[in-house]
Amino acid sequence: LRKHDHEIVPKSYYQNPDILFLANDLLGKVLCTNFNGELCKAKIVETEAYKAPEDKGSHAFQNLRTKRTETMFQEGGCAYVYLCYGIHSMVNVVSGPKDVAHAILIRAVEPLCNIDLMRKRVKTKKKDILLGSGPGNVCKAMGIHTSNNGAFLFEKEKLWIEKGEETPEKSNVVASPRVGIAYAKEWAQKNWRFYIKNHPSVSKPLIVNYEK
DNA sequence: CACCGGATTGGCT
DNA sequence: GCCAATCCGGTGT
Repeated sequence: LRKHDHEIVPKSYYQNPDILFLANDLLGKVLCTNFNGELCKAKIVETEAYKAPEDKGSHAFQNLRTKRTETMFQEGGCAYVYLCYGIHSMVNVVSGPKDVAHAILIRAVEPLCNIDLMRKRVKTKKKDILLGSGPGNVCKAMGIHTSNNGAFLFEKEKLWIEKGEETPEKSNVVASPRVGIAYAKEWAQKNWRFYIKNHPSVSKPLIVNYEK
């Protein structure tokens, strides 16, 4: 353990307009929750950048500003949590200045702390290392709900991010196309998904064949 | 107000 | 590999 382990990531960190840098840099940082006094921590090992307005894969494509996407237009540092397929919550890190709808999806985490609770939440017999594999499982394991939409990640309340160990695997990051956004056409080809190479908690998405 | 489909997952065939 | 689960946002009438 190193001295920065429990240090919270400050608000200023999220103001960086370079979302691709941030999506990389978030790898190795620690997602933390505290619901009902139950603390959970997990290392971020996989992210995806969603870069509105030009990115067709983003909910805020062409600056589409609605009740749902409003959170993404906030100043960097809050959480954008939305419901997918009517079943799964997904958590994003909103970044950049106000009115720039940049968001980074957390696609996988490695459980660090209170793993028993995570297992109970996910209701599975899977290995510990897989409890936070996939964006739906990230929220399930950590107890994150759409009601946490807009939470400030720079305040240690219910949902925040800590710096974690300082020797991130920067030279060990793989960039690949994002998952599940075939409708985004050429934007789906961009290598805006980042993960720690060979990390066992990284999601293994279905490869879907598509024409559209 | 009806319809379409989704930044997914896990169970069953 | 196939598919159901389950809700609601966005769009168009």
